[in-house]
Amino acid sequence: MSPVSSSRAERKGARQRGISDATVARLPAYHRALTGFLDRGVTTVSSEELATAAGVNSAKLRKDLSQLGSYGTRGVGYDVDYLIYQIARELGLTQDWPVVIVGIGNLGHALANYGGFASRGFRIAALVDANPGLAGETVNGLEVQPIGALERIVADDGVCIGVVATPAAAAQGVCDRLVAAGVTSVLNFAPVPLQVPPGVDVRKVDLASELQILAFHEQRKQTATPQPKGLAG
Amino acid sequence: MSPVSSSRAERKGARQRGISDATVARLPAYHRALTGFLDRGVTTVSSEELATAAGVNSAKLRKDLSQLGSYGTRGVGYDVDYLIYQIARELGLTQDWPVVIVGIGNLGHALANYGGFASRGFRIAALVDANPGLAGETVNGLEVQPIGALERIVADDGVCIGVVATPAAAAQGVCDRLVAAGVTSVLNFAPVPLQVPPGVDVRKVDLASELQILAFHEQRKQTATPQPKGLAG
DNA sequence: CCGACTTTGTGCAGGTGTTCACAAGCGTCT
DNA sequence: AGACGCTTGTGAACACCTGCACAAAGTCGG
Repeated sequence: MSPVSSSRAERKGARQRGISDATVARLPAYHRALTGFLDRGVTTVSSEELATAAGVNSAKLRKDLSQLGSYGTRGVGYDVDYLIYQIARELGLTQDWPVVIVGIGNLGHALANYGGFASRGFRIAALVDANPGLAGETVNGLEVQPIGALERIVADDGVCIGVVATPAAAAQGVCDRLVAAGVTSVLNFAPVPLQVPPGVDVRKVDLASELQILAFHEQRKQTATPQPKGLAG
Repeated sequence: MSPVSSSRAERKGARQRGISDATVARLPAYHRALTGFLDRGVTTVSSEELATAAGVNSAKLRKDLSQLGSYGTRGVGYDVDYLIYQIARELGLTQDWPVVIVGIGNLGHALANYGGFASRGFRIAALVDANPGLAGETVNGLEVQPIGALERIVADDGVCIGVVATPAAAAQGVCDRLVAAGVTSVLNFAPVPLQVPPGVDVRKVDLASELQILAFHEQRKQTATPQPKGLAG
């Protein structure tokens, strides 16, 4: 799939231990499902159980996991602890990833307060906003910093992942500054395609697009189902 | 691809005027890029210009648009106004889509205040939260309603799109109530795969997963690029 | 009216992702 | 030890998506 990656460091065929993009995109779901089993005290799962919990086909799950290595036991299944560790290692969750969020509007606030990041190795290093009126405000224990501090923050904390939650008009400029400062991965919530140099990854999350895609299917359902009553011609 | 759709009303081959999922997922980007051209007074665009603005390949753009019909003029390009209308009609943006948001936490707040919805035909019909302490609070001019009002809201306003922004533990229950009340499209922000009956569409947006995917590639870059200095063996 | 130029729409080849079906392998029970 | 049942890992077929390259079809200038 890779619906958003606009630029990649490695060429397709030259990936060191080829894990396909589609598989990588599903690993977080497997990891999350596995932690669910762990919390319930389950020590072993079959591909069928794990696939159901993750919402995928069991054959696809096995093929995905086989790309990481042969971590299962035939006739038994997968050891929950061990598989969690392997996926976490593959995803880099065993490292500490400092993240800077730029644009502390409604969405930036929500992201700053979102607990799902911290629990997976992502540490919010700083919040940055261009509006000087926001500078000094504290969100989730972090003080909002002026945009001028961006370069210093990235350098001092070794930030390599940036989150762009600015209005569309400001997104490309912020992205350029992030990249210039040394960020090599960008998560973009602004509804514009960001231009980045080779070697920098961009993933895009577009809330309005998601609703529009749902609306498309919804419309199809409505026009395709005029059967509730008469008027059948 | 179809990374999120878990259940679809129509079977693959039986779509009435087959527009592929991959194409549908890109139509919102085209629509947005076109409105940008419109705002700047551009009346005609070539596939190359539009593709660049939308961040895709021009051949892919032409192939996508050809699925809607032959709306271009060879030697000239596409009429901006006309193409905007055609895409909007195809996506159902010419209709009014009432949406209910369940779960008014950080993310729910941000969604309720997000301007990108209203400008594309999506009207937030109601905000709902299970926490009675929130009921009565006003967000973006809308009063938060108790979860008990869900069924009545869906029925009265003809809501067919629901947004789940609850904690993971509550998501499936909320989804079940939405579907039972008549909602047939769900946008899920909770980090669990929702189970829905046939005919109901689900799209999932998982913020933590996106960061994890970026971390994977980031880790690959770091381990694959030990070339800054010596130690070349 | 004709020829040159521009741009769309598409046939085709290559690649990626998905699914089925089954052999290989592991544990267990007798 | 050997047979049996269960589950993984994977070969192969299929479907889908992407991108190239070009014919078809329009505009514009003379």
